[in-house]
Amino acid sequence: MENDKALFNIGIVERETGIGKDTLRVWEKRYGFPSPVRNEGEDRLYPEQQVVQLRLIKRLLDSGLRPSKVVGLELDALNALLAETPQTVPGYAPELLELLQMVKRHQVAELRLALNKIMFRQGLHDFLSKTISPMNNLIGDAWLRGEIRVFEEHLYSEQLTMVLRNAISMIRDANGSPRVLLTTLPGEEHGLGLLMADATLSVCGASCVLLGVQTPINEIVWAVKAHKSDVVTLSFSSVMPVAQIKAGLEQLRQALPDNVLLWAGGAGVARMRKPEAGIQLMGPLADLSAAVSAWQAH
Amino acid sequence: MENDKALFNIGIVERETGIGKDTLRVWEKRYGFPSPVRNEGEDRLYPEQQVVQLRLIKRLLDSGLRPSKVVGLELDALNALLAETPQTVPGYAPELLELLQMVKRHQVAELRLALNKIMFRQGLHDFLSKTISPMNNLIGDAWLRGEIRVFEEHLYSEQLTMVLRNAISMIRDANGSPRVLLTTLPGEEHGLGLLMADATLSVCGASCVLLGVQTPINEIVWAVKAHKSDVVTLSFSSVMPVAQIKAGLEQLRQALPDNVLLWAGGAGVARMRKPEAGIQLMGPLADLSAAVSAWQAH
DNA sequence: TCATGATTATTGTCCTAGACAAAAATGATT
DNA sequence: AATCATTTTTGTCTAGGACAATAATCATGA
Repeated sequence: MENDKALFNIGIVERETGIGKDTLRVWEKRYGFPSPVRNEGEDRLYPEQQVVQLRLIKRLLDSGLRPSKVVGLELDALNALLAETPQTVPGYAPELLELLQMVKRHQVAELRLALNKIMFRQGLHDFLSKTISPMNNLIGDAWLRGEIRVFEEHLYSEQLTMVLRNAISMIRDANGSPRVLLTTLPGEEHGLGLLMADATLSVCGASCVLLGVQTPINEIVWAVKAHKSDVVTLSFSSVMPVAQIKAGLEQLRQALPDNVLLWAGGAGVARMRKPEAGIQLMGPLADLSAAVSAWQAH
Repeated sequence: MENDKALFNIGIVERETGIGKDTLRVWEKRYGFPSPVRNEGEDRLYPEQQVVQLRLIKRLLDSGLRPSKVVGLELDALNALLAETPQTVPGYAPELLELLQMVKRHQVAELRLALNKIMFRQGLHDFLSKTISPMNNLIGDAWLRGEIRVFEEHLYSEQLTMVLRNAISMIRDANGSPRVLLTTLPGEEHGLGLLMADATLSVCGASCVLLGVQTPINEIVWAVKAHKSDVVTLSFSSVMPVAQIKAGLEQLRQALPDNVLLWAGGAGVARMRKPEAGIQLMGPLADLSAAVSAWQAH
């Protein structure tokens, strides 16, 4: 009665954690974890608890640890490791914590108002790099630790989307330069990073065309041709496997004309080591501004 | 020399086409297609041509055809089938055809301007039911017939999203009634329907909270509790399997308190036969307005 | 001491071949 | 024409193995 939570089959767990089916099975054989129960047909059924652990493990792997060190560990050990992960900055500004409080209290209208106020106070550029970027980390951490629920994260994303879309629609410039096409590759369904990039680029004077998420590679090529884009900007969230990012970038680079630049940003590319040829990896959002300046100065 | 285009491994083909690895392998065994070449390590390598065919096949399957009828077919046959797929009424208003032309010519700014103009001329309510609804059908048909490309559909969606988000942000009313929560179930990643519903409801005086897409069922329940929502509105696009819709609705209905209404709309529910108990199926957008009026009159 | 190259270990992804349950199509019956 | 039972179709899961790319370790020379 106490532990009859939800059970998930392997397909759902793959979607939920971003860890492939094959990998889940081979971990089970090699490390003895995860250890799903089985139904009548011998299909694996993963308890919710283990899915939580898998999410934490994914996060740790993304931050550079090796599977052999973390795959077997219990929740406590995982959290301990996570705490000493360099990425997690403990010193969140009080203002950000206030925003988090609003999310936790489901104060939708207040949250949007607060975001808008900060945006107008700091200016769009600083708003994105000094408030929203760390705020996204804070929200991500809070979710990882189970402090906020999925729907609360959705709520935050929606309000931020509203704020950014409004701002973007005011500063759109069809005649700016460079002409930038923004989208994500198939498999990457998070669009917030794109909005942040769009806002950053637009405020620098670029002319942005947003294509939404999950555009197949050959479609991107067509769109570039249609819009005579100078640059393609892709966003990758932390849930995208590095290998997929690499493969996608390489493929797109080959398919695009040489004179079209390729900029890749987001938490997903932050953990890529060496940059591919012909592809510029953007770490913080400031890199985007710098890249635009460089372009505008020819 | 002519046909040594790109070769894709199975993982990439899965991403590009949305067809799972297992499915690709079992199709090969059952229907003899696709027929990838192999590298030294016996890994499958799919020629670009076959990936194109697979994309067409995916379209046809989504529109209701069965794999045994289409998986083996050549390009010509696929295109022929695509041409005779159920076409909705050809009698589109000239104005809509003009909008389609803008999409085809990639006139992004003009398209948004045109949409905004029509919205202000017709009013939000008529704009959605008399222009956007049929326009979405027109776009969907054009895509199915290969008259427009994926990126052009994305482009249209983005402009419409911008227009609707702007409108919604102006008419949000935190104190309206009923209090409505809008989202989609896991598996449904199309958010345009939600925006249309949000706009329709908001203009009728409802107080809407948009949760984004793919909210797990138990999260919806939590969100309802947090917001003291009177109604949950779900949107289902045509790509969602009816069975999945039914199962999801039933599950959510059971999980929600009895006094919370459940409204379901979108192209996906249009082909559902009988309505489930405790769930109101919304056909055209006008149904939503009517439902709000009914609610407001107690 | 640090960098560079070679060697071993780790790890994700792909393979074959088969099984099964859910969904769809078909046939039978009211 | 609608409902129910049966058969076919179809996607997804299983096991167990193989391999190549990446990372870690060790050895070498500057």
